[in-house]
Amino acid sequence: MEQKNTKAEILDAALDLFAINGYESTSMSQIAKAVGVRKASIYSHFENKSEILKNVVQMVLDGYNMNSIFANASWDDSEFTKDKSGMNADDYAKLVKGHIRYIIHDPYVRKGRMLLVIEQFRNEELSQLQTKMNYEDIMKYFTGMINYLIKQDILVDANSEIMAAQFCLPITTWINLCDREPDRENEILELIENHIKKFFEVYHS
Amino acid sequence: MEQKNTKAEILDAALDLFAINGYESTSMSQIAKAVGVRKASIYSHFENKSEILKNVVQMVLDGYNMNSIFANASWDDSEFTKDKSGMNADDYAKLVKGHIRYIIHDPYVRKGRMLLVIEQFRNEELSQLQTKMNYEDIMKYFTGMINYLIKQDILVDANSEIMAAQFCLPITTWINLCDREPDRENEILELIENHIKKFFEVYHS
DNA sequence: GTCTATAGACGGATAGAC
DNA sequence: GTCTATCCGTCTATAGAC
Repeated sequence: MEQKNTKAEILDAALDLFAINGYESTSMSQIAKAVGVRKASIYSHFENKSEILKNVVQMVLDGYNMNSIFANASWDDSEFTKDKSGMNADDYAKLVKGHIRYIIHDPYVRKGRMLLVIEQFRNEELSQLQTKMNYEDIMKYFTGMINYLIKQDILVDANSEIMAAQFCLPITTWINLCDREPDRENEILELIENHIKKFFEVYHS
Repeated sequence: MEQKNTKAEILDAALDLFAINGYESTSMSQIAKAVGVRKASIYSHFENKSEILKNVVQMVLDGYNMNSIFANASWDDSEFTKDKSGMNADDYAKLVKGHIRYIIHDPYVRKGRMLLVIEQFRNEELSQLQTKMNYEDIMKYFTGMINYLIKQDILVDANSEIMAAQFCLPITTWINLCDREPDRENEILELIENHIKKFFEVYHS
């Protein structure tokens, strides 16, 4: 039982360090120091350093697949949309702002995102994961949302993929800025607020 | 004269490697191998490794300050706008697409951008540079452009900062995607094309 | 499972021949 | 200015006591 705990602590410490310095620039000693053990002890839990990365990525992926609305929700699914029939533009804005607050603040989501940003040009697997998690899945979610809002006559009928891009890509950029400069969160949240309001205004049906 | 050449080759090789692997994960041996000399020879040109980074960053910065439209242009400057009086929305779209093609393809601009992305959470100086070069300056440029287009009655009068964000932030995201997956350039350029067209459509005066 | 000790490779950096 | 040779520190990883 001690074992499980230390193993998890190693993964947490590794994610902390990988998210800022990247995988290669993080040493076993740094991880060990953060956990409070000697570096040799880490090898009781992981065969080698790359196994730590593998498990860290798996941990991030599991959290993503279990909790992320972008990984699971489908606007074609009546189960997902059944409680949304009476909602207006403001309600959808609130819904989205709730998701944004979550992914800005959840430490695993945030560090996972930072890790992928740092490793995106070096590690082929993480490069693909970066495109999937922080572009494709988000674009898919919001394209679905916008198609749904067009059907509901809340938004005007136009190229939903471009509309989704115009809606979500400024937000993902602001979230990255917030990862880099957390002190600017309030300023950024206000920009996002105004952006969403304006979007629903210009594309209102 | 040999000296100047080798020094420049070292900086080029270093930028190549830093842009993919980051500063700390790049070794003097790697740089030396890329240049075709022994690693000890590098110390004839630079005191230590951090001096290489310093010079690489200076090189990127010099190129930026000399060539980047975002660093220099001001839409309040009559010198800059004097040949633009007869232009319509399509002309401005073409102008912007020209800038985009340049910053996607210019190798120094591209590698500098990638380096800043990789180092943004670790190196305070590069973090600030990332915010300035790949957010603030771009936002400033397009806010200026949109204010100008509002004055010219090409765009409707609204919150120009939000409009600028909706215009340029999807594009910066696509450029990052293009840095990561250069094979998708055509697909991405088409998205940018449609995005710009749609933007001028919905905000047309 | 964690520790100390250490192996062996590689990191940045220097000395000195040419 | 570039080379070989080398120093010393840190890296990943292993061996073996407890």
